[in-house]
Amino acid sequence: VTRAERAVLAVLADERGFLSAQQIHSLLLARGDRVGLTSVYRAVQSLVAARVVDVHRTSGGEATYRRCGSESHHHHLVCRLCGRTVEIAAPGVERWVTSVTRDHGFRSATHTLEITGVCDRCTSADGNEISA
Amino acid sequence: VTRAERAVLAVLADERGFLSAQQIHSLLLARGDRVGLTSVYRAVQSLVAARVVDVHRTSGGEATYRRCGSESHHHHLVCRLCGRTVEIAAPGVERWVTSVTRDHGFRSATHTLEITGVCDRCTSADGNEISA
DNA sequence: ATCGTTGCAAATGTTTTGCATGTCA
DNA sequence: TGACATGCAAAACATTTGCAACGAT
Repeated sequence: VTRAERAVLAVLADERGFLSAQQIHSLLLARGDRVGLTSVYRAVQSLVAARVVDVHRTSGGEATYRRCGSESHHHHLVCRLCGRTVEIAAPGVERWVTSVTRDHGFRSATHTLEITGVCDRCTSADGNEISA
Repeated sequence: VTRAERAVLAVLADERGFLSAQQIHSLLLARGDRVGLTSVYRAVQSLVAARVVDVHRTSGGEATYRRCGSESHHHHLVCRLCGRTVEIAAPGVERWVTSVTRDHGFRSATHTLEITGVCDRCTSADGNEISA
C-alpha cells in the first residue's frame, strides 16, 4: 500500500462520481498532497487490479474512476447522458459465462459486460443533451 | 456523402463486429481503396453524428465502430494468445439485460459483453505465454 | 545496502487539426 | 471559380515507461 494509493483513495472517498486521473491529481494538489501525475496513474492501476476501484470509459475516451461499492465482481449500468451508474450483480451471467467458456475449451477466462442506456431522470428531463 | 464515407460503409457492411478506425483503414487498403487515415476518422465521425454507425469504446480506450441495425446480436469468445474467435449466442443474457435495465428505469439500452481466455489449442501448445 | 516508490522527461498510441492540394459541378 | 473533400505532417491528448534519485527497513 503506497502513499499515492492512500492519497487517491482519500480523494475518491470524498467524491461519489467518477473522476479522471487528471481530476484526481488536481484535487490532490488542491488538498496540498504533493503526488505526481505518474503516481496517480500507477495508483489507480493497482487499485483497479485490486478491485477496490471501478473504471468507466467516458465517451470522450478518458478513463474515470470511483470507489467500488463492493469488491466482488459486478457490472455497470451507465446512463450515457448524465453518467449515473448502478452497480449490478449478475450471478446467472457469471454461471453462463463459466459454462460456455468451458464448453469451448477455453481457460483462464475473464469477461466484461457493460450496459449503457438513458436513465429515468434523463428520459423525463427532455431535450437534455450531452454538452461535454 | 463523401467518397471516404462510402468506402467506410462498404467495409462495415462486410464486417459484423466492431472495427477500430485503424482496422477500417487497413481493410480499405487491402481492398485497393486509397483512402487516408485522416479521412477514415472524419468519415466515422460524421457517420456517427448521422446515427448510421454505432461507437463502442474498448477497455483499451480505442473507439470501435459498426453499422447500426446490423444487430445480429451475438458475443465473442476471444483467445488472447492466438486471437481465435468463437461467436456465441446468449438469449438468456439478452433477457436478463433487458429486464435488469427496465427494472432500473433505463431506456434505449445497449450492451457489450466480451469474454477473453486461452483456447484449447494454445493451452496444449505448451510454453506459450502472454507476451503483451 | 537493498528494495520498492517516486516523479520528471520522454516515448507511445489514438485522434484531431492546419494547411496546401485536388476535384467536381 | 467556389465550395468542399482529401491527405500529409504536426499537434493535442491521455497514458505508459525509462531512469535516476529517494526513503524506509
